[in-house]
Amino acid sequence: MKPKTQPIPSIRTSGTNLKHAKSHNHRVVLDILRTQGPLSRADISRITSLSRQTIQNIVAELHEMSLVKFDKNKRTGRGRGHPGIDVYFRADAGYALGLYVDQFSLIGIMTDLVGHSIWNETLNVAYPDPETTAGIVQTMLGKLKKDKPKETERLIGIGLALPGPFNIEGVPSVGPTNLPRWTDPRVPEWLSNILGLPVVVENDASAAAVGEHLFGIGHQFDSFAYLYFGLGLGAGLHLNSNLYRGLGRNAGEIGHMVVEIDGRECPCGNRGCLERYVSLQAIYDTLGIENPTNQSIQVVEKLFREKDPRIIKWIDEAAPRLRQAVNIMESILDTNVIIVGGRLSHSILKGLISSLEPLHSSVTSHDSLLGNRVIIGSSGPDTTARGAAALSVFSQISPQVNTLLKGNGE
Amino acid sequence: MKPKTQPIPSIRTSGTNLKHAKSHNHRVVLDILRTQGPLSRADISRITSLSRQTIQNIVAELHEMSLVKFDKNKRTGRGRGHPGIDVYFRADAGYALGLYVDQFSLIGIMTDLVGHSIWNETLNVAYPDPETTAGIVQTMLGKLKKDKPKETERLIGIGLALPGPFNIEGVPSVGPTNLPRWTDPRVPEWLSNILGLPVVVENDASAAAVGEHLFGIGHQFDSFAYLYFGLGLGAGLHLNSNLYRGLGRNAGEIGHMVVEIDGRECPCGNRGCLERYVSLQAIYDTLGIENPTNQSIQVVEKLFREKDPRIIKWIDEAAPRLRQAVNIMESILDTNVIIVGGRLSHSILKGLISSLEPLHSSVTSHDSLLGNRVIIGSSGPDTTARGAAALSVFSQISPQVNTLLKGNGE
DNA sequence: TTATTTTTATGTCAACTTGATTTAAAAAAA
DNA sequence: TTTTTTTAAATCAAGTTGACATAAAAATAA
Repeated sequence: MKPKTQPIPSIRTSGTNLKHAKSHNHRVVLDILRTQGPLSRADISRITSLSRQTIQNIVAELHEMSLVKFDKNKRTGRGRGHPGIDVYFRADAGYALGLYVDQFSLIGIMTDLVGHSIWNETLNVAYPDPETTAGIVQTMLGKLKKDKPKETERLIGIGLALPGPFNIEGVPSVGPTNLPRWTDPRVPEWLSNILGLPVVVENDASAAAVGEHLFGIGHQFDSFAYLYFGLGLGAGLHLNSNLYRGLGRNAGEIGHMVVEIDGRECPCGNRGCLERYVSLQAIYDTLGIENPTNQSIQVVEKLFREKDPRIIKWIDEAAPRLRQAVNIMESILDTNVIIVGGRLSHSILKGLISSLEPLHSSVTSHDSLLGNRVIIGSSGPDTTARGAAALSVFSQISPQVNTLLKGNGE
Repeated sequence: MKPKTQPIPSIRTSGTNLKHAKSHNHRVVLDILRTQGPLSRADISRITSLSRQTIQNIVAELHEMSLVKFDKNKRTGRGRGHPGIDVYFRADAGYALGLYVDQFSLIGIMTDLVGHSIWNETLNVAYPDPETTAGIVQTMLGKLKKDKPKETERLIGIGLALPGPFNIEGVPSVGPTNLPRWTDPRVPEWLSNILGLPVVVENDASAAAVGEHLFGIGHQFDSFAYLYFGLGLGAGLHLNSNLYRGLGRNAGEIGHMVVEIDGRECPCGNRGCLERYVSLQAIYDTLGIENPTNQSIQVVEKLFREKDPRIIKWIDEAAPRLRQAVNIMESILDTNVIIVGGRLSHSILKGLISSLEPLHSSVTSHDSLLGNRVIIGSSGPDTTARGAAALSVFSQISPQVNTLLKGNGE
């Protein structure tokens, strides 16, 4: 539980040894208990392919650390033989703070290790930069110390979700959907030092995808793309059960993908960017809302309920573009499914999705066994903040290749 | 060196132990020597973060197995202190057969473990199915046994590259760029059993990307997309130094990605597929060549040299689409660079690339440090076959997460 | 310039540590 | 009686540690 971000050693050049194997195995057991628990030690042994005795030892150590607890006789009838003693993951062994900062608001959620929210707060902010955010979080932490002393004591880290794209230094911002001054890749480390806790920074779509993977319908898919409606549009990519970030943490930034040559003008300098057609900002543009706030979304919702022709017009314009985007993502990524979610309400998303049919045929068309190629996720900004918290938990509990390798500062 | 393909255990559920750690460390040392060798044992120790003594033991074992050799005094002047004894990777410790099968021809190349070609053959075939191919390869192996007895003895595996997409059963083929009956995911295992050697099957773009990564300019990039001009168009995705395959081995099949709504009709049923604008098939369509053969490409080359207006017209039509595709891939994948290659000649590729400028701005625009966002790879179909051979070597020598985990049949 | 000493680095040996496995036995239920 | 889980002790395998001999370059003195 180090407060610094570590360089990632490549699996191709790093060896491993017993210690790393051990901490990997610990994480594996913990992860299995968290996601599939409670289980008997024999069960865990079967799942991990590790010997019963090894699991015995590992679980004993985890119990020593108060990360698991035992409970006899809770589960029934598993055949003959000595009944197993169930091992439970202790969700209250630690807590994480998830933050979702966007153009208008800052949402903070404190969760336990399985993602249950035990506290939350929403503040109004306007396009905050790292310094401002650090200040707000410090205040928040101070308040938490009073409100939730025991839990704050056990805080293991902070996850921070921001709207992408993260631009590279010296590049002009790309319009109203972008946040300033978060470009420097050292920001997470800088925040870590100020706040005294490990900080993970991720774009909102990725955080939402993680949330969806852990707490939502994404759970059942190994690979999916999460199309996220913030003010702009982004995608979180979960490939082979892992978040794919890209080199500059900008993977999945499909908002500025050109879907129509010589299409609508975009502040980014291109023409025909997807975001100009499919995004909250595009709705505001269609409605003529010039300076949107956190409340504008309710206006949109109301107009949709009233079947306002301008909203219908927007859906008619957006659907072909979204259909195209779905086809493009399927073609490139070959995932199980595409999940759609974000700040748009469920009903609007539903309207949008249903007007997508028939989808373009794709290489993945017939792979997603159970039917739908595009599904709606558990929407709402809370999922994003919870996902951010989960990212923090993830980075410290979940098994990662990283853990297995040497050369990352022990 | 098992002749079967293994299920991949998830890192989240599989533990590890000493044996797996050992074979991982062996692979790591071998891989480092192959790509960066020769090196002293102390050098290897530093790179892997393993102790000198451990490297000592591992290298001794590798030497025992004739996988490495020593040579004193070859390299000079490395500062003071006891000079190291160089350890060399023995490229002739094993050989691999790489095959590239496409619509018109079958190319076979035998390489050593670092990818040097020691034999090759090109045959004419027409849209071969798995059975036909198996027969051809068996004949080829028989011939090799006579021509290269020692090397054939040490054959460690076969890599087979095919044009994608791999369709799912029951789906109609998608036109002249597609090969029949390769859809079943059990084909590699079936081939393994018939040929008595481990077989890896991959789409041509992926194989070419691997070749490019190992032997070409792709070497210097952690992440890149390789845009491959076969008869159709595909992309091989090297993300974080690993080939990304997608669920149905169809990742990167951008040929049927819709770039223009209501664009040109495509046999796949969609309209406006990229492949209808940017591909060899698109050139043939423009030129009115109805039944192209292996030689048709030379006709195209000749026309290009003569600045035939029909080719110029094709480039003018293709460039905006390719520009768009580059932007899309950059947006989604956030890689270092996009490499272009395949059956198109260097000069045509050069013409095409130069007419791409100015590219659309992208999230990656300013990350690829050394300038060009789109570069030309070492083109030519041989690279694809070599890449296929390398894939086979890779699967048995290179460090993979897989190796570290239990639960894959020891 | 030459001879000598110091510094630095490699390779090797042997003892040690660590963590998973094997073996065995007790306990509990069908 | 059979099956299965839990626990304990002994064993094994692989990486680590620290000491040491050795060799070359760099620094110093003659």
